[in-house]
Amino acid sequence: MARPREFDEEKVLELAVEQFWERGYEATSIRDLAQAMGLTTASVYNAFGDKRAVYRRALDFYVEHSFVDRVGRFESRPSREAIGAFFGEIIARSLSDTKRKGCMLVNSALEVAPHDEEFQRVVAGVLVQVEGFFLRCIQRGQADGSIGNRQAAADLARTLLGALLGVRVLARTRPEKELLEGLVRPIFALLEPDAPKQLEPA
Amino acid sequence: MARPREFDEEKVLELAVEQFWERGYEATSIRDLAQAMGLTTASVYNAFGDKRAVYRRALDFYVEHSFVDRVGRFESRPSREAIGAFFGEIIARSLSDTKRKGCMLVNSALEVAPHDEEFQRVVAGVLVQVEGFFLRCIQRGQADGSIGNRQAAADLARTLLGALLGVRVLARTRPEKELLEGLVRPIFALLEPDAPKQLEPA
DNA sequence: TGCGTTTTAAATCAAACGTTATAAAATCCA
DNA sequence: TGGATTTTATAACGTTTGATTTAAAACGCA
Repeated sequence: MARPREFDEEKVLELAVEQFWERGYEATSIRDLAQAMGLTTASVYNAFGDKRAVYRRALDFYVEHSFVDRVGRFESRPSREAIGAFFGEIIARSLSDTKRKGCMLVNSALEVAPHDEEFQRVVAGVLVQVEGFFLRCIQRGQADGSIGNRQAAADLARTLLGALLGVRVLARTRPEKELLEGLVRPIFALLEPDAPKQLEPA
Repeated sequence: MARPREFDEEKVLELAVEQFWERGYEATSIRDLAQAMGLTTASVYNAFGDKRAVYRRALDFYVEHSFVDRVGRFESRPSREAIGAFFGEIIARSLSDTKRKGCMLVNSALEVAPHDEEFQRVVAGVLVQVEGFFLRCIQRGQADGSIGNRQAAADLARTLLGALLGVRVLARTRPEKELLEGLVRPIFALLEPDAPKQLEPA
């Protein structure tokens, strides 16, 4: 045995997330990172490897604590409500995001994934999971009649995924409540149950 | 008078666009940039100022030659058709984007706009213009009956803007035809003319 | 207590960064 | 033809980059 760590790996990883999330990968130097984590550069390299490895771990941490957590909280709720609450939370977060950090997964999708095969797989994998969450909600809703089936469930799930990404990008430069809520309003209309057949009005 | 330029400013700017578009702002060094433009670093500084100024000009060039041009080509066509053609072209571009460069405006919205007031204004301004294009299309369509008015025109325009950004982000890590086309399919359904009142079927 | 091991702090590495002198080359106008 | 002026190419500026070395400090276990 030997000298023990002075820091908690999970805690400093959370600080690393904060730094990468706000500034991105390239604009964050090892010194920025070490300072944000409250460590020396030597400790960072000793504990995590290199800069890319810290980002990799930070992204996993972010996904686990934002997306996985959120899906877990909403999955059991009624389908329409789950989707509505999901978007409501995203919009609320976007509007209160004074540092304009956006979503670290979206940021990663644009900055690191296109030039790094592993990050591409990771990001794509998470997006597939998000799509899967929406798909399950819609399938449940279509089965119990709370969501209309004018559109294929697979397509609706893709539309929701697209709208989610659209909100997160748009909020980064135009974090306006009416804009973001207006964006999703027609999409919720798309989910409404089929209109009951009705007679021609007088 | 004095020695004339050996290069065409527009031409080297187009090469700068290519470089920044593919690698982003931070990951592109002045040397990368100068090499891509076929110039020495001294010439770059002499002609444009600093790195940020080159990016600024490159972004203007990109907006002018991709978005402004596209809107101009579609604005006069029938509204539904214009919107359809717009998305068709975006999806086709996304699927043939082997270098995964995505959209330089979206890239700028995430990398440079959040930490630079001027870029934020520029990007937001272009997004407002895109929204305006969609809004005009929808208003025309709702006026002539080719687009339904179950949803407010302003909301539909926002939804289209969101879908556009969603497609561009999603395509960056998952450039799959069925995914992108499926994403927009329900949104086009949202634009369909109001169903004529009909009798209850037998 | 002292050996083995690991973490820490500080200094350091070569390379790359954005930017700028410097001076030769190339043009216009007198 | 001859300054005046601007672009070029080369080279360098000081700083910062990602990463490592060094040696002291801090523990577990014998």
